[in-house]
Amino acid sequence: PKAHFAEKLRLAGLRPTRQRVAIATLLLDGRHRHVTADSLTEEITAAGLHVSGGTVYNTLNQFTEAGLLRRVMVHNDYSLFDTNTDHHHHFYKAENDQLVDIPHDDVILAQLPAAPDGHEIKAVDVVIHIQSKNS
Amino acid sequence: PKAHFAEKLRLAGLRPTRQRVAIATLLLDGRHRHVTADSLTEEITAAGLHVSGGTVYNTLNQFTEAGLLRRVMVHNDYSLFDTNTDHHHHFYKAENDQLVDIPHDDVILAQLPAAPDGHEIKAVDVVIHIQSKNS
DNA sequence: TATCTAGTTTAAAATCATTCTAAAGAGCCT
DNA sequence: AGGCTCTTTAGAATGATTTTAAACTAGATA
Repeated sequence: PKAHFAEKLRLAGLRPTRQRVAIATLLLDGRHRHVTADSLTEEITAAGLHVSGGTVYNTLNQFTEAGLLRRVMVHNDYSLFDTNTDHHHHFYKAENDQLVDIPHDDVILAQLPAAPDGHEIKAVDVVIHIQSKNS
Repeated sequence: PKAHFAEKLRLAGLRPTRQRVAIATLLLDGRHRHVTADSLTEEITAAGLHVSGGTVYNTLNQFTEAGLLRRVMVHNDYSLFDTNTDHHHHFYKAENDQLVDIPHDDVILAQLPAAPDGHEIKAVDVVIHIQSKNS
């Protein structure tokens, strides 16, 4: 329900405003998917709501900072956000700008190099670029 | 010498124009580093030359397409190009937007998941995000 | 419940990397 | 040298994202 998301936002240190709750309801329902500022705006509209463009961007950034979303780096045309914040990786097909999650139990990394002195590893992003065989 | 780079460009299918040879001379000398359209423009200026902004971008893209450079995805504020096209990975410190190569002999990937049906792996990008311990 | 204030949202303007455009210029083959 | 195509150029255009300043609201307080 609505209160659930409000509480989730509070725990994340975000005041549960109407807009943030609306976006949380759409994005943080447990489904794993990838959105852009644009696709999210469409969803909001489709739900009969309205949130200004600037707020969509702000919210996406705030959610990401709060660990509710994860920013995925595959190109620099626009930002992609993953509703799955668990440690996992991606296949990326540039041909049609398509992103696919890599099943988390597909063991990928055997060992990581040590972080440089005075530093610690915050996250590891693996993007496997793929293409159709007949091209 | 100059002829060496001209030949290198020809082999890559690129007509060795004055601008492309100039940029190749600065970038393809074997040193491993990361440049942006901006930093490259500065280098060109520092070398007492001039190449229009559009051409810098075009050249960077063409070199990348030709496999002379590699585009590195760490953020989407602007593009970074790596003069090291060998298979290797990176540490990225967002704090100061710093990119560091991971020594190639640091074994990292033990096994990769199979590419989706009808697809093949073109490249694997591993970016390890790090941060200072005292922050 | 009326009030207050800091945090938010808004629409619109601003930013900024990158791409596009149309015209001028330069490889390179004959 | 001539010519044809590919390139470069400066500047305009694009488009995602951020900023702005003013209007609004969550939530604490009286």
